[in-house]
Amino acid sequence: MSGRPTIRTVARAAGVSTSTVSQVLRGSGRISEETRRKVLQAAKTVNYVQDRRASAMRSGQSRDIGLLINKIGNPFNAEVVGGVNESLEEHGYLVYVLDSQDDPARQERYLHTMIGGGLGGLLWVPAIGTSQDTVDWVMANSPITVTLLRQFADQVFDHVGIDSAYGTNLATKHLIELGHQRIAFLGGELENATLDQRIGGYVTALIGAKYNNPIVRKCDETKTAAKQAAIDLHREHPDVTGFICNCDVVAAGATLGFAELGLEVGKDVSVVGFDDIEDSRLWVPPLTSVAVDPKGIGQQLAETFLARKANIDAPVRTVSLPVRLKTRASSGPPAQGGINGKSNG
Amino acid sequence: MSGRPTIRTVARAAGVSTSTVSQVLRGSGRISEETRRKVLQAAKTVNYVQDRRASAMRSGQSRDIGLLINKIGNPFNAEVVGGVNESLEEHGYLVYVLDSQDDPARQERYLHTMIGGGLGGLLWVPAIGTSQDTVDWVMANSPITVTLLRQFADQVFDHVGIDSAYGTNLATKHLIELGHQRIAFLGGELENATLDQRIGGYVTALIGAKYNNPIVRKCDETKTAAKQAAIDLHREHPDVTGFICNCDVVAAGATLGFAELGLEVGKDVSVVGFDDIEDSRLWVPPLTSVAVDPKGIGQQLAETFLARKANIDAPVRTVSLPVRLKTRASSGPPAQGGINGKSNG
DNA sequence: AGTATATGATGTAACGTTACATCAAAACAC
DNA sequence: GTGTTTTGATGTAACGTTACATCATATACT
Repeated sequence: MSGRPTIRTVARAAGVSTSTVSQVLRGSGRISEETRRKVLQAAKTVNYVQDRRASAMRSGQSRDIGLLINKIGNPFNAEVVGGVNESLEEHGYLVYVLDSQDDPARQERYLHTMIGGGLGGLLWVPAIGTSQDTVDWVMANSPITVTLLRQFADQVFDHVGIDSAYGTNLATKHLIELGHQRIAFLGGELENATLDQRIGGYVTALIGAKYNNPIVRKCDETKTAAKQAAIDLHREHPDVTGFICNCDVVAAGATLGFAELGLEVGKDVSVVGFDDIEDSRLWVPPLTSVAVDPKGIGQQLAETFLARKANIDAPVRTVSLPVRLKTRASSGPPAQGGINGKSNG
Repeated sequence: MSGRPTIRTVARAAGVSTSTVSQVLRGSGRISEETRRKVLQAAKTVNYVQDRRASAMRSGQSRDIGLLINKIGNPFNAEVVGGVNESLEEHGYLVYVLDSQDDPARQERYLHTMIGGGLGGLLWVPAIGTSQDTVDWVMANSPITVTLLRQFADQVFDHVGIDSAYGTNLATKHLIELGHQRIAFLGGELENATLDQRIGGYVTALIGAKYNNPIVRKCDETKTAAKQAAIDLHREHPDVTGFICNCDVVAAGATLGFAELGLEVGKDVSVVGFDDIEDSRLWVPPLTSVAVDPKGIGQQLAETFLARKANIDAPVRTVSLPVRLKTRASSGPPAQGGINGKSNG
């Protein structure tokens, strides 16, 4: 009487067995139209809600998925989460989000607890500095796992990402075509296959144009850190006029730094971001950025997950989503006579 | 042999019964130091991870908490999520996040599925337009529920929020003291007790200064929507020079609108935000804002949740966190001779 | 020594669900 | 009218865990 209504409550109310109720609710087995109605009616009147835990435990099939992301505060990530959720909800899954805040220790704690929760799957943006131990543990213990955005070099998991190398390649070529002579790469934390790809695309473009002086400056992916990094970078290499940034947050931060130095972004220096988050269109100046479709990531992720579920022995697959460059006011031809042509007051 | 190791696997490996293993792992009952070591050792070697589902089902005590938030993309919300997580993790809880995206239908689906997941608690930022039916259903079906940030007028749940009325009151008085003659309130979607409080604080300040012309303009809490709303508001009421915004996102959007109109924020018009998110310090111009401590919200939330859990029959309680005004460049004295004193050509 | 109590471990049942086997009755075959 | 199949429903056991009762020993008290 007290407590949540169970399948038994429904059974009693409908005057049938619990097996019958279960079958009706799951839509399986052979049930007459009449009993079906009776049961559904009874379920409604007693206000029945299925206990997913019990269901998952008995059937060995969980419809809960964990999405372990590196930093939910990054607007691009927030958009991706929305896309993932939408796509997987259509297939009856519920996606629970956890934020590792790029802290490997926290990530490990979460992984342990999540897996202990009996998840049906893990969607994972690995934290910066994820240890091999963690990876091994996940391989051994997690059910279906798909990484997204950040890929491990040895590709042990299915992966959905974006064509990072091509993205930075496009961005760099864009600045080269505008006439920039010295172009730096800014942002990205520690090692990470995706970051390698982005730097790779940048360097390849430089080489293609017979430039041989790549400059890579890593920094935390916050506006504050990027602002300082941009200032430092300019002090050390005042001849650099083009900046390829690892994400829009870094790009935005960099423009703040240049503003502080009295440099006009889009004229004195050009900045290109990555992700094309909504804020970039509204930034002052609007940011040129490598665009990806977050919803597309969600869809591909859902598809990859379901494919793996359907065939657990299929070879590991990597899906890359296309990117394209959105040109806006933050990039333009370098000032005549180079950056030193400008009077700095 | 195959599949995840269970308590039975551990029991066999340690040469004891499953009951003993359970007691060791839970730290309850009377167990000799020797068996305790044996069991822990065995658990480690077979790589045991507790099945929280089974544990929760049998014990009736879930250590999973659902945090249903209205818009994870809002940076302030993201900060709150971080704070909540940290505080509750210390008490052994895992907080799963779901984003209703302020869509009542989506929220309802999530609530049903979450509750079906057998959560130990629900932390809830209700979506705009949450129906009374939904509230009733949650009251009937959810375990411990604490609302945060947005409170229902009839206060049926424990609540952790901020002193909204005082916040807007401070903000409005600030603009009055600077000499603004006409001040409007911008932002907020539909009805909501918290919004009422904010508008209340604004109106009270006006009345206290013998102003009798409140102007309230609601809009979606995105920069794009706020930008347009600010432009429209200025067209309709060009004499308004002070703007109290419902959140920093709206405030930032408004400054974009004013920039488009050729108005200088901090001189021609003054804008005050709410939340004091990190971006506001970096915005151009930096935004005056009502500051709250997101971590504090997390702590209070944890405390409120645990208190309710300890005593399910305690009277409903509402916790309000203090606010303070951070003055920055987006607010200043109005231009001499009013806004029309500026040449717009 | 004989009873009482503390200690340390085990056995059993149950949480709510579903897989699978079973069973009665109706429908069909010849 | 007997045998076979189909239909529709039920009964039983199990998922992995923990609550609680039980049961041997060991230790303490008179």
